[in-house]
Amino acid sequence: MSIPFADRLLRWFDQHGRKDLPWQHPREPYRVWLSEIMLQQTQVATVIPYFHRFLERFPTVRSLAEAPVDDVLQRWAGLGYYARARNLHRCAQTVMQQHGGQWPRDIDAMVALPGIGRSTAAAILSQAFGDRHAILDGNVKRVLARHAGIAGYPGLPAVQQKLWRVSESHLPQARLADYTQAIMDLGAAICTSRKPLCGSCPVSEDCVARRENRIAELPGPKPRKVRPQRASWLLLIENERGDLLLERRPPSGIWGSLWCPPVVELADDWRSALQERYGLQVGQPETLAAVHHAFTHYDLELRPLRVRLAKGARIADASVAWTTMRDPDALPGLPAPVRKLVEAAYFSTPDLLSL
DNA sequence: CATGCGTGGAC
DNA sequence: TGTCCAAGCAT
Repeated sequence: MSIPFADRLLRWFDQHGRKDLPWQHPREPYRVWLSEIMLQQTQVATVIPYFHRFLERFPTVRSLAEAPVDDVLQRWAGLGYYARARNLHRCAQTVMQQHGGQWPRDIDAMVALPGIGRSTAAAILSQAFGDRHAILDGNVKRVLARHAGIAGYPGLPAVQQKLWRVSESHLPQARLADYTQAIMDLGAAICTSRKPLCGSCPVSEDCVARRENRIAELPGPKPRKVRPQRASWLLLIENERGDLLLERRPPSGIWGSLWCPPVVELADDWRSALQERYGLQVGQPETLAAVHHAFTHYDLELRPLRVRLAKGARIADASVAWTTMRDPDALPGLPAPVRKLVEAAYFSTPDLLSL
């Protein structure tokens, strides 16, 4: 009988695991929860600066629950998948109101909270409390699909079900926080998607993919689809004072709940759209350089038009605001490509070399 | 069960 | 340059 999977992994972790991540010191539930939400579909290096900025503004679950959602979105803007930020805010409020400010210790109660699924709940409980729950994130799926030789795309429910069983089967009886971190670290550092370092892997001895020379084909690839191409006008509308018109986007759909200049599909007449939506009439547009942005599921070309307000009906709509272009740090949460574009148009310093 | 939902980095 | 994909969840 060989040494159990978890024991080999923990021994490796003691030597090579990550033990200095910002959410590990101190390792308290609020910080663990925040990190786990930010880390959904997002790499550690990307998350770290957001984690610090967020904690600085919202040091406790209470402070987060009591904050306006726009403050939350402002600190989240750029991280993507904005439903996470809205759910984070709702989750904090639920913890305050329904759990008295204490995190539930029960996995089903945890999964019932907004934005927390099975894997995130398990990660929080194991990391914050040392409870014995299996996780199944992208790293673990890759490690286990290879080690156990499970074929098929892990996104498929049938494949995922097998992986959950394997993940649970490897759980140790103790050191659950370290074990959870260890298996994620193994996926991030050793069992990488390309060129895994099997020579340094603590569980390569009984790895099916390695034995059967199937490392490159496991886990199964995501089925590919062609990304649709879309194009829209981005209307940079300025009033007499040079303020920029922003509107709050609807809570569902792309960039949900973020602030953004009006976006009008290229196929539509943007002047008519402005008239119909806000009763606005504008002058001649200045065409700025188009921006191409690749989402996971479609490509978007944004064609900015900069126009002065010629005649404005009163905008009596809480989802519309004129924003001063004085301080980039004072801008509300804008989508990342829009923020870049706006900063280039309004805040870029003259290029000294071209003078 | 399939789809929608961001962004930046690696290669 | 394009392609893949990274600590998933909600519907």
